[in-house]
Amino acid sequence: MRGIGVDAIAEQAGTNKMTLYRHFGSKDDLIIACLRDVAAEADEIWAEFETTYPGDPMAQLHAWVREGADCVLGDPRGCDMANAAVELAESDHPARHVIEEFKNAHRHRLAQLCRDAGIAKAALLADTLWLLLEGVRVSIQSVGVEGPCAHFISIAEAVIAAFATEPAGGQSSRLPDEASIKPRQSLPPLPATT
Amino acid sequence: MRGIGVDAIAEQAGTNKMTLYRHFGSKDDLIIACLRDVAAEADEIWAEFETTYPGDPMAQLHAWVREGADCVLGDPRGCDMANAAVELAESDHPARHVIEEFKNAHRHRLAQLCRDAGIAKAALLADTLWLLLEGVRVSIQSVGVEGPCAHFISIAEAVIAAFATEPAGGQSSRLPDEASIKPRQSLPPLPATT
DNA sequence: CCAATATGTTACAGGTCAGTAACGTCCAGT
DNA sequence: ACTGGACGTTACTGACCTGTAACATATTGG
Repeated sequence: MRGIGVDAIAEQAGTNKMTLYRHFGSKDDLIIACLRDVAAEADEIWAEFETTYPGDPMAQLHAWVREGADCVLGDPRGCDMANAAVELAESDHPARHVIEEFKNAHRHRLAQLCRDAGIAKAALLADTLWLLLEGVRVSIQSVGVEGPCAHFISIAEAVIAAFATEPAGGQSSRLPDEASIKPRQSLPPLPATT
Repeated sequence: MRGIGVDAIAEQAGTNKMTLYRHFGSKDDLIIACLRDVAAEADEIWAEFETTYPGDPMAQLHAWVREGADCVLGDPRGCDMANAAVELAESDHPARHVIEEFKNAHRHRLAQLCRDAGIAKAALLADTLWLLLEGVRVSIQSVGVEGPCAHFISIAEAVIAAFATEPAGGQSSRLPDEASIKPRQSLPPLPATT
């Protein structure tokens, strides 16, 4: 963000600085607009899940995993939102609103998807998958695609499978309780992905 | 990185810019020295695991989880290394060497720990835990500590437990194979702007 | 064809920042 | 007490960057 100038942005956008400033009042406004654009693209992808696998939330969940892996491999720069959050850490930048809103929306959407898929501990699975993807998208910038990122699909699918085999009403579950943050609980063996 | 000046760094360090420049040839050198310092601190923590639970790699692994959670809650700024990797993305900054080296060392150390703990698919467990922690440390900057980060310990412990119950020599395992990385089918990748 | 509007161009003001220079000051070792 | 070296202070240069002003040129609708 601070590493690139408005002139460079304008040139890269095929226009010039003045025009940019006539459309966006300031660089911050421009950043916000960019992030909103990223959010809109993500919304489109979510919509695609629903239209491609209508009424099949589990298939949508798998599509989410594949999409996550693809978007990582196709773009080694990670998540624009998360990157912006890192880069704007010092100031209370207005764009942080957009980032927080987007990330929360994404997280809740994922949880809803897990819930619709009949997963008992939907929120917990959603958080696990979320953390894995966020981890992948940030790791790629420090250790590259050859690292742990290469295993994302296997890991994510295994985790989904582990949660899916949980009984819906299970009080005696070996999965950690949604509300508890206590350590030392166990998960059933992870099924394979094929 | 670009968001803070050398003057500010010097003041925060209780000295002044000139002295800083007499010790470090440039700001980049200073950044590298800082990151090396971070790496040294991390090494100390790893050493602590070994001295606190000598000969008990599983206990060390649990300590790693707790340490990860503690270091997240104690510092909402995430991982300095990963943050630097994000912020120095545009240039091929010399500090990227340090970051890559550190992250790889950490990852391999974690894998070794899992191996020593008798985990069958040690590398895979290590990558999973690694991704979870990286995810936590980057998520905290966009959704705060109240989000998925709060479940890190539960999730990590559950994953360890799942891997620990795997038979050592299991060919018939339901965990994904260490080497297998499925060829992916592609969806339109996300373009992005800054 | 002719306004009205959007875009391009150049130049500039004001600010921040990395890095340097010159000079002053403190302090330990001898 | 002297001296060499490390630290502090101030001021400066040059580069870069955001944002604006004034003016020139397209483009579009009526």
